[in-house]
Amino acid sequence: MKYDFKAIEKKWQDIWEKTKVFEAKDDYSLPKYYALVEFPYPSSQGLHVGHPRSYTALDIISRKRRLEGYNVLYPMGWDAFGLPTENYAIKNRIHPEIVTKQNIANFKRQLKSLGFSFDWSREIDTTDPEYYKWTQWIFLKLFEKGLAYKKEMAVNWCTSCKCVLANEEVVNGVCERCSSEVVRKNKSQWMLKITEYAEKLLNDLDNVDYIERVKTQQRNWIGRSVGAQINFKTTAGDDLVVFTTRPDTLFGATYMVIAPEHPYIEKWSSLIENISEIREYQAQAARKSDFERTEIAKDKTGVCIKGVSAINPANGKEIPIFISDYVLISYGTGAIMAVPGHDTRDWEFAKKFGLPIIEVVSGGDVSKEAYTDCENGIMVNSGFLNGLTVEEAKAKIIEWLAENNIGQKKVNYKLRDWVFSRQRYWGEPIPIVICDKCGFVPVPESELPVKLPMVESYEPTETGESPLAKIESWVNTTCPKCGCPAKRETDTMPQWAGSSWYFLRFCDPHNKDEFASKKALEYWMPVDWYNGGMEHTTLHLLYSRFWHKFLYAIGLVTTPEPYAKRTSHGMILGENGEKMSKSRGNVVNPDEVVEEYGADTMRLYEMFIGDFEKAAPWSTTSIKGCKRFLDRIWALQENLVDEAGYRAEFEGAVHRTIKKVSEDIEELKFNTAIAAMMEFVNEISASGKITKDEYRTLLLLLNPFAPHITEEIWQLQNFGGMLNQASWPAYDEEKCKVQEVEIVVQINGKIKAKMMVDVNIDKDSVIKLAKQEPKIQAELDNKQVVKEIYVPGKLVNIVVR
RNA sequence: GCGGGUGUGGCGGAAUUGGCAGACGCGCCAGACUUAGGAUCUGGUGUUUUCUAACGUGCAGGUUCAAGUCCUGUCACCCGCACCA
Repeated sequence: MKYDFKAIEKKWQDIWEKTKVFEAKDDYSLPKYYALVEFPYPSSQGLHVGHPRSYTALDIISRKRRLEGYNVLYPMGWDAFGLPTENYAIKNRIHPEIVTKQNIANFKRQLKSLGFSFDWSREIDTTDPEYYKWTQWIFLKLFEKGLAYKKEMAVNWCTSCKCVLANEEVVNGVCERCSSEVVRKNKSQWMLKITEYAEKLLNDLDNVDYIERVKTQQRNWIGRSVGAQINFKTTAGDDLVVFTTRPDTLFGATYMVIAPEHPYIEKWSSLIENISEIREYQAQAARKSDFERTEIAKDKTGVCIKGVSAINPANGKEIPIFISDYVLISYGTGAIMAVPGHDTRDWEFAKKFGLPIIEVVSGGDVSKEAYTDCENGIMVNSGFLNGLTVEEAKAKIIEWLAENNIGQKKVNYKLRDWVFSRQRYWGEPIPIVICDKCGFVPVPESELPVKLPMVESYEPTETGESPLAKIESWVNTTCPKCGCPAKRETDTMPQWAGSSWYFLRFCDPHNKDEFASKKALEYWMPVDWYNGGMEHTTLHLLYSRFWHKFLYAIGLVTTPEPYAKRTSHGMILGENGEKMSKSRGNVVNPDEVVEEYGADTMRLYEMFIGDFEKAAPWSTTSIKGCKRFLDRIWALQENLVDEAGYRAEFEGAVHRTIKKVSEDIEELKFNTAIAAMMEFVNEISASGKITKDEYRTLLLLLNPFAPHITEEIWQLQNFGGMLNQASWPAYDEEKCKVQEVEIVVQINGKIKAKMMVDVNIDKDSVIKLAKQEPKIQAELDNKQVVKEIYVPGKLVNIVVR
């Protein structure tokens, strides 16, 4: 009989669906396992071969856990709000809701064709009002606790999407999505105070099992630095506050710099003698896009503010104040004390503007370059700090600042608040009413969801207003508080909103009264294993941790962290080693692969392709090896003998294979797990037959990787019930051990002979045996033995002179 | 510039605490079965070679009986951040 993968795969997919074997049970007495993959954005291009890499990996974990007796939740859904759908809708004149429905149907068909064991009864869709009702509800909780606020500020504006972007969405000064220019624009925006959770988001990384590079990237993004905040008196009367990580160098501060956007410029405008020159510089800086600003970062520019100066509190000296765009309004206080002797940027600026450079830590040569790596230096030219180490000076100056009420110790973060408004149609409406009398008024809970109005035209506007603003019947409403005429907020939420809590909804997806019941959350959370892309480390992963921590703080979820374990898969590249893309013409369509080789081969190949965490190029020839392997698995049926148990000569191999596959799966080493099964099959095949129990074990081990073919053979050979209801095979550590091993005999580290010995042989006997080898005898002739080494089960090394 | 990572056959990639480098697969070579082979099976396949060995994990040193693995230096590539005070 031929291996007809098409018929087999269809057959089992239907059976699994009908029998609902992969639906998570609501029996909370069972041991649970929550496996999660990032739910996809259903684009019009359909599934990418990269998607199944992640989904197959956790499908393997999920299927293995079920065989191990766990109640497994492995859900799937759609992160369906977002720009590409909207842009596609505009271009093709189809409503985004219809586009989304079509795309979801296509994705679902493709996912089903790969035989993933998702619990489809818990499918969710972020664009479903029953879902986004709760996204809006959580937003209102954030608003209620003061963590959502609206603020006029300079934001990243994508010139092509005509929309505001979060800092996390700007990559190298261009839009993450469309690679168009991003400029700064002043707009009133909804913001979420993620910075309030900076410390928790950072510290709690110590309590979760994430791969190290994810932790490192999040730590860097949060960017904690410890220093001091210092007040400088100015001749204008106001104190200029700065943040510095080097308060020890205060005596070396010879000038100050404020960001072009600093509010004091307006405040001091009547005092500033060269205000027109300053304004010209401000205008120039504002005109630059982020891209330009980083491109020309090398050359320092700036203007000295004439008419106002500051006083260095350490030595009472009057120092000038400059404005320059190398100081960012968004970090620290938007102002710095410049210490050109010990900071590279300040040094360059001082050189260009002829400002004094004072050495305050000895050891370098500040006339040539800034001396920054000076932890081991000694303080000089620093009054009461002279003679101290940098470390001591930091402590002492902070003490002194506090005593004199000039400043104090301060921790600063690079992380900034999350820009939460988007001026686009296809997103969750922000459930706020703007009333002239009452200000921002939350839409009452009973009126949620605030549904997106169905409209004809949803193109973005040139003015930067949301398309919703044009729909008067929707915008005009009454204030829930005072009943006066009022307007709805017309901005929508960013794509990341719906995905910030979806893992909670999976626990209880049909709940009409709550986003999820406490009981369900207590049972299922946290997610035991979450796999997803590295590209989401500072976006989705950080945002969702923030939302979850907020919900924890207000007592609505029961764990401080949403994900116990996080891993990340490498990309699947095109055959030429480049990233797959339409324009490069190297895209592999999963439908075609399934058509030609079947889902089982595709799954197996994606796991065999290489190190799971690293990128790997697709190969249209290599995949054939996986198909051949499955053909051989199928053909083994012809060698099946009516014999129970493992044959004595294969018992060790069976146990070792179970051990290897079981362990490798847990460590994401799918490629070597498959290699171990291939080796096993090679060995068994050579014997010309296979016993029932050998076959059963092999099918169980292979099932998570290739679920269809294994179920089919299981049924054809009457191994009893459905394979997915059986138990994961056990191994006996004792039986994994080999009795006889080949060991290597070396002379001075060079291999001279090999011999078979009993695994438990002692050192003296093995060395005696080794010396009997003719080759070794010859080598030892006329030589003096200096040292004899025996590594059990590996080698003997005889050192001679 | 800072942070993280990677360099192993023709290719994808394997190698517990240092212990036979190249598992497994692709490709290639030879043979078998065949009208046929882009099917299947069997064997071979790091390089050089005087057929005995020598060399071999980006490069140069070092530690060690023994180094892909540890140490020092160095080069290349990839990813993330980037004037973060």
